Amino acid sequence: MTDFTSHLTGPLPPAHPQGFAVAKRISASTIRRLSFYLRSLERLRARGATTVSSEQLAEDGGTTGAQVRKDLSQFGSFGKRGTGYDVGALSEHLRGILGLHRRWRVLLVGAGRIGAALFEYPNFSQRGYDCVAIVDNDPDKVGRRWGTIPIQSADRMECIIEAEDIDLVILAVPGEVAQSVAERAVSAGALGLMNFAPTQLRRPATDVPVAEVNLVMELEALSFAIMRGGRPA
Amino acid sequence: MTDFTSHLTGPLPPAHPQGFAVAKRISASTIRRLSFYLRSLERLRARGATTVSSEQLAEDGGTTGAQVRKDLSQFGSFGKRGTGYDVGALSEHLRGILGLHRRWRVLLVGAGRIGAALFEYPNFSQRGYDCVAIVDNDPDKVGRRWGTIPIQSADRMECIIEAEDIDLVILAVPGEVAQSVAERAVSAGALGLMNFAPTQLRRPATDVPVAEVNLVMELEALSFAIMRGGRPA
DNA sequence: TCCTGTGAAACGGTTCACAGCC
DNA sequence: GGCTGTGAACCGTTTCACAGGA
Repeated sequence: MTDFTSHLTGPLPPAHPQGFAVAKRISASTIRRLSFYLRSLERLRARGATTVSSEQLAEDGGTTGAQVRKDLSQFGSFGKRGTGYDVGALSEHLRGILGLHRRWRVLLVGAGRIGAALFEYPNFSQRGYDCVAIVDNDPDKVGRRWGTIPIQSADRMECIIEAEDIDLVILAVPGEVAQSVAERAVSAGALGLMNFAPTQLRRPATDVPVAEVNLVMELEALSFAIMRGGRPA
Repeated sequence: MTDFTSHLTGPLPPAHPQGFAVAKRISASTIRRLSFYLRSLERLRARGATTVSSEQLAEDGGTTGAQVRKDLSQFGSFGKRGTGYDVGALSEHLRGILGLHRRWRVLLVGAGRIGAALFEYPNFSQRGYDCVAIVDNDPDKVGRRWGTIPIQSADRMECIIEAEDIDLVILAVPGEVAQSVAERAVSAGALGLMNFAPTQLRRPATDVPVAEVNLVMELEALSFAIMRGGRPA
């Protein structure tokens, strides 16, 4: 199984201001897998399972028991030898690690098709990500509402980020403006960005994590994979 | 710079049927970078540059000259010592490597919000990915048209894949049905899948590459990164 | 001199194997 | 006996450093 890599370009190592033991660097792949384990656990819980072994958790994630144990061991000892992990307790631990014990306030920049799709995406609010504001630079769109949320002028972005206490900014804008919107968002105090423009952002001076969702790159990797060694036909 | 990984789970190593020298395995990160270099080259070309050094190419991609040279050297020797790479020639090489010298026929499964956003996404057809058919299982949608493309019944998927000679299938469907749609698409002859459902697909028996675009996972990785070592506030 | 192409070293993530606890 | 937690071995990727051609 090949695993093509991506996307989330994050901040430099934690470098704690005080001389505390610097938290061990956690690899990107570990985080993705944690997110996956959490989903598996939730399915298990729904089915009434109360306990699960590392091997079972690995099962439909395409990984191994050893990997699951290594991943989890970076955050603590959550299992019982001879028994496995408690489904409910482990879920809660993972939710805490992934930051799902709080809700996140999201600003959507760009009220086009992609913006609309994301705004309606039910999994976001289920998981604690609330779109609390929308901006667009098209005067025809400004003033309309999506549900209860008004579309405001993109000029007001900085002020909205501060007033609404925005954590995350989703960039659903054309590639040409993505970089400048990103920089404005970061200076106004955004803690993280998710970029759908097909332009990889150059890191703004203030280093915040950026999740790059580059659909074209994804398709190119797909056609590459098909051409070499993919199904002969 | 952290680089969170993802997404494209591909076929097993090439294993050429004849006993040819098996093509060297190319890492997923290399492919992503190639895709990125291509975009940089196109910008350079638009600006009239005719030659570029590995260091310059690395510049706004957050990587190094050495990495660029290693990546490219896996496919051949495209540069001139003392000079650098010819912008036009290297672009063409990369386009060939990434499979952009042909067009790809795409079936969109799911005519909801996400489907609509992808259908309209201009970068797809610019890059050679043509959405030539749409299916949905909602009878209200079947029969409508998006541009010139009619939305057909999801029952007809297999038959469309064969008749329309579909290469890639984009799954913009709810998580619960993603797995079964994926399996049907693969048995009908799809060469690759792109999955937007927040469910990681278990590999169907017939192994085809799958690009997983898991937006929730992306957000979770983002909030994780913010919580550790992200901006203090 | 400048910049590529590439072996060799360094690094980091995954797998292995087993000691330790239930 | 079963399963976790973890040091050690392994392996792939990135970085280094330099030989060699324009």
